[in-house]
Amino acid sequence: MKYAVVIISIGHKNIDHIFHYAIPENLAVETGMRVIVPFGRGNRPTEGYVIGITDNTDVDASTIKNISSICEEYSVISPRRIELAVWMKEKYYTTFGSCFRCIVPKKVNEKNFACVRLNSQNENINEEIVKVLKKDTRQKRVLEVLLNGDEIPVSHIKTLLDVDDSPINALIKKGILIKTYVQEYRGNFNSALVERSKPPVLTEEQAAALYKLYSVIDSKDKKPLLIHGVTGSGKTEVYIRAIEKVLSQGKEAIVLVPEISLTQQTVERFVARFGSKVAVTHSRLSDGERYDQWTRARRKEISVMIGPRSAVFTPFENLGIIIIDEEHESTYRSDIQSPKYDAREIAEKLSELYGCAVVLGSATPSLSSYYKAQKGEYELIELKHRVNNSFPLIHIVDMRKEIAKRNFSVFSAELKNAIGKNLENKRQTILFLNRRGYSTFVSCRKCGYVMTCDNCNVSYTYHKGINRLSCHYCGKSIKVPRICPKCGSEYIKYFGAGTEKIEQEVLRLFPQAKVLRMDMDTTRRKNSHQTILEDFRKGKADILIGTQMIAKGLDFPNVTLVGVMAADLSLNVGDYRSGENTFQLVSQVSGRAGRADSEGTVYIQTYSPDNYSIRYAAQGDYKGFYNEEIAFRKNMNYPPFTNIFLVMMTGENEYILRQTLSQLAEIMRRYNKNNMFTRLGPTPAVISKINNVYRWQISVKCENEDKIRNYVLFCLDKLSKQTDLDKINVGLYLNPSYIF
DNA sequence: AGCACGCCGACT
DNA sequence: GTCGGCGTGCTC
Repeated sequence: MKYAVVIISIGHKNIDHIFHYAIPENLAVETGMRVIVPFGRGNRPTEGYVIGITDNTDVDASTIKNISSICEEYSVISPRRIELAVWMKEKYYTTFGSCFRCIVPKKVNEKNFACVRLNSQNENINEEIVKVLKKDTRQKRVLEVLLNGDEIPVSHIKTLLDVDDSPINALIKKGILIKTYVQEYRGNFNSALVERSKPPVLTEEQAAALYKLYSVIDSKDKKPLLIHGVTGSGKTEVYIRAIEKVLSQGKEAIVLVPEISLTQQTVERFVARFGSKVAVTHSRLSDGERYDQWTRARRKEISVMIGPRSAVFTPFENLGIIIIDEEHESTYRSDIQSPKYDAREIAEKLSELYGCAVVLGSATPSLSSYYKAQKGEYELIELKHRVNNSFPLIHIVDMRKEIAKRNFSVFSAELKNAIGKNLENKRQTILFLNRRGYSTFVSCRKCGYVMTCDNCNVSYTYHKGINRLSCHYCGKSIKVPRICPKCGSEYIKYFGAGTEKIEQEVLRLFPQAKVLRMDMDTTRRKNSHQTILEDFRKGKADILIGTQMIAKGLDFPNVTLVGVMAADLSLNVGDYRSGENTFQLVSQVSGRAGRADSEGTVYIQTYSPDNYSIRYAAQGDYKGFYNEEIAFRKNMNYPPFTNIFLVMMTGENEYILRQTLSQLAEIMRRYNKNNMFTRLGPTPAVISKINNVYRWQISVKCENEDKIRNYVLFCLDKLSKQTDLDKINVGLYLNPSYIF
C-alpha cells in the first residue's frame, strides 16, 4: 500500500503537521501535487499538498482515509521548493500551510468561497426571523447584518461580529439563511506594447562590474553580490546584460522591484530588451491573473519575471539569477501577513537550492547588506560615476536660524527664492514632506490638551480640505471642536505642517503656480498615482508636493529643484533605524533633482543641520554615513551586531493583556540561563492603542538568531500552557523594520 | 480552521 | 422531557 504524506492547507498550528492518506489505484498521485482529501469527522473536502510518498506508516490503518482527487495533473511544488517551505516554517515561525500558500498561488478555478444570504425560497422566513430577533443572541447579531438581503462571505461575518460558525449554521438549519458558493474569475493579463531597444555602449565602470558579475554567475560556490551604484550610474543596464548571459545558458531570471507602479520606467527597459520573454506581476493583480503568470513561468513560456517581493516565488526550475533592485526598500519584507518573510533571505535560500546568482542593487544599500559585504559574506561592486549627469548641488538650511530671523513660515527664505526663480525659468519643482494633512496636532493653548482619537492613542490631524480632524490610524474623523473639550477655552491652536498646508502656502506665495499634491488623501482612487505622475511629467503643473510616495525612483527630466521641507521628521521616531531611514530618504529625494542634462539644486530644511545622516546625504557620501552609523550600532549593540526579537501582543482588555505579558516576562526571566538574552519590557507599544485594541510588547536581544527564536518560542509555548491566549493576538517580529 | 459531540439552561 | 445555545476536543 502506498501512502501520501500530506500537509493540510489550513494555516492553523493545531493541524500543522503531516497526515497520511492512502492512494487509490486509479489516482496517479505524485510528490508535490495538490490534492483534495476528506478531513475531520465530517470528511469535509479539504485542500492539501503531497510532500512525499511512503510504503509504511505508524498510523493505525483503520483511521487512514483515501485521497479524494488531485487538483492538477502535475506537481505544483517541486522537491526543492518543499525544502524551501520547510525552511520558511522554521525561519519565520509559521505554519506549513501558510508557507505553501505563499509559494504556490491559489487554484483559481476552485476558489469558491462560502457566502450566506436570506433564503428567499422559504415562505415562513418572516416568522422565523421575528423569532430570532426577539432574543439577544449571536444569531440575532448575524441576522441583522444580512437583513438587507446582501450576500456576504461567511468569513467576513465571522471577523466582523467575532463569532464562530455555530450561529450561522443554526440560521441555515432554521431555513432563514442559505449557503452559496461564489466563484472568483481570473482576469486577463496584459502584454505590454513597448518599443524594442538596442543595447547601449557600456562605460568602463559598467564593463568592469559586468566582468565581475559574470564570474559570479559562472562560479560554483556563489556569494550574493551587492552593487552599490550611485543614482544614474547605470545599474539597470548591468542587470540586463547579466540576464542576457543567464538566458543564453538556458536559465531563467527573476527581477524584484519595490513597487511596480513607481518603477514603470525600469520595467519598460526590461520589456524593451526581452520582449515577450518577460512577464510582469504587481500587487494589484487578481488571483486569476497571478495564477496565469505563474502557469506561464511553470510551462517555460517566459524566462524573465519582474515583480514585487512575491515574484521571488516564480516557479522557474532552471533559475539562473535573482536581481533585487533598490534592495534597501522595506517593501521586500512582509511584516503584516504571515509568513513574515524577507524576499532577500528567500533569494539567498533559493541560491543555495538552485545554485542561482543573487544580485542586490542600491544607491543607498541597507546597513546590514553593506556590513555583510564588508565582512566578505557578499561580493561588492561599486559604481561611482553617473552615466550622463552631475550630482545636484545640495544646500542644508538651518531652520533654527530662520526662526531667529523671525521667519515662522514653512519655507526658508532661500527655498522660497529658489522656487520663485524656478517658476520664472519654467522649470519644475518637487517639495517633499513626509506627513499628510494640514496640521499634525491640535491643542488648547490654555490647558495644553491635545485633541486625541478615543479609539487610538494618537493625536488627530487637521485636514483643511474636509475641515475635520481625522485619525490616521483608525480613519475616524470628527468635527473641529470650537471650544476645548477639557477646559472649555476658545483658544484652540493648530501645530505642525502637513502636505496640505504646504500646498496652501505655495498657492498663497505663488498664486500663478500650478500645483499637484500626491499623498494618501489624493491617491485613494485607482490609477490616481499614475494620473498625477503623468500630469506632472507632461508639464501640466509646476510644483509637485508629496509624501514618501514621490521619493522613489521617479525620473522627471524637467525637475531642477527639490525641497525637503522637514528632514528631521524621520529622525525623531525613536527607532534605532531612524538614522538609516533619514539618510536613505534624503538621498532618494535629492536624486530626483537634475536627472537629465540640466543642473539640479536641492534644499534640505532641518532643525538638526549637524546630524550625520543629513550631512552625509547632502554630500552624497554613503561610505561616510556607513562608517558613522555602523560605529553607532556597534556601540549601542543594535543590529546587525545583534538581533532584536519583538513580541507584540494586542487585545481589547488591557488588564488581561498586561497580566499575560507579565507572565511571559516571568517565564523569560526564569529560562534566561547565563543571561544570554537581554529583555526589554513589557512596555506599551509606541502607538499603545489602535481601534480600541491595546498594544503591549516585549523585545529580546541576542546575537544568535536561532537561539533567540528558540528561546522566544519556548517561552511562548510555556505561556500558552499556563494561560488562555484565546483573546490575545501574538505577533512575532525579528528585527522589525518599522515601529509598531 | 471547521466540524460533531455533549453538556446544560429554558421552555412545551 | 427535549430543544437549541455554546464550550470542547479532534482531525491521517
